[in-house]
Amino acid sequence: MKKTPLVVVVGATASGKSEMVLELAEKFNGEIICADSRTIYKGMDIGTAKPSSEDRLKIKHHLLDIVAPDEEFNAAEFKRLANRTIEEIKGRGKIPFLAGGTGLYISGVVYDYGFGDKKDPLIRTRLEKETTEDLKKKAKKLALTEDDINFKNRRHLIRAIERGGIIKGDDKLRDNCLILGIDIGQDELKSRIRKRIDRMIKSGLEKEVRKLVSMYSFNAAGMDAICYKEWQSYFAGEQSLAELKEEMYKNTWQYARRQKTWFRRDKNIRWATSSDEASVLVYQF
RNA sequence: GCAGGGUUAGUGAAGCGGUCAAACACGUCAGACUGUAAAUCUGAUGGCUUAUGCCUUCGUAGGUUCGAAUCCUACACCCUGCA
Repeated sequence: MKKTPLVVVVGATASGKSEMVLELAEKFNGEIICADSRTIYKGMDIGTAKPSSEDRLKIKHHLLDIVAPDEEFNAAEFKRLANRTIEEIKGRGKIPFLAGGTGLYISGVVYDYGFGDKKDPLIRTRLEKETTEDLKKKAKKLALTEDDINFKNRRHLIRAIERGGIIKGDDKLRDNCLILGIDIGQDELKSRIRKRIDRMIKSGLEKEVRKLVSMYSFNAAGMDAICYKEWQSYFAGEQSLAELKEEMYKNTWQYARRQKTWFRRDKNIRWATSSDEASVLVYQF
């Protein structure tokens, strides 16, 4: 008797992940776990291109709408919840599909990242008050070198110190796991992003953002999301609608590129250009 | 038509005789990432596969100078004051 596999689907925003997993989950009797750092927020629907309620009726989607935009959430928490959900789905005799664009969230569960379980929040707040120079000295004492960590990235520096060193996973893929990557051409991706932005605006993005701002303000944790944060200067009258759209496009393209470089280095990803190709890979698996 | 301001690399914008292939910002390309990750950060960015090297750039054409993006002349286009 074979163990139930875990099928992972990754890809840049707007590459067609959601449609693809939906198709696969229907075909293979599965449920979907969304690995996305923004669709976890309640009320942030249009701008995050969250799966529609129709789609959610067809196939069960997990880890959507689990926190309010002003609540804290992180990769470690995601890993915990995702692992639990995977077991639940398996318990129901179904295949879990983990899909999303947040590389860290995916890697966290697939490569079993050790997220520094012993972290003491007091240490962190203390570290955050120190100057970068002091942090560097501390890092040197811990024998952290430039190669270990980017000293100019304060955030990474602090984390490395609080952990007492660099924890590198051995990059061993979890058992019985298939990672599918969607690869569409650059031009195709760019035009899909543009179309999606137009669609979002037509669907009432502005209204959604206004509502969220009135409830939480732009400073809320989730509100630094692309397609949300850009509205601030538009609302202030500093930008035209065309400029706003351009800004949204630019930011999502830059994000897509960052996603691509994250996924590019993962040699376990099996790249597919269509869902038929993906289906074949799943069958073989 | 007369007077004044402007024209700089993909874009915006500094520079106003040498140390200028030309600050800076944005974009673009590449990279990093193990508890904020749609975040945060790094590098490259005129060409020459490597350069403390060479070549071609600062509206166009000439000129002055040992030396010009920087000064002079003419021309083109753009904005402004008087007509």
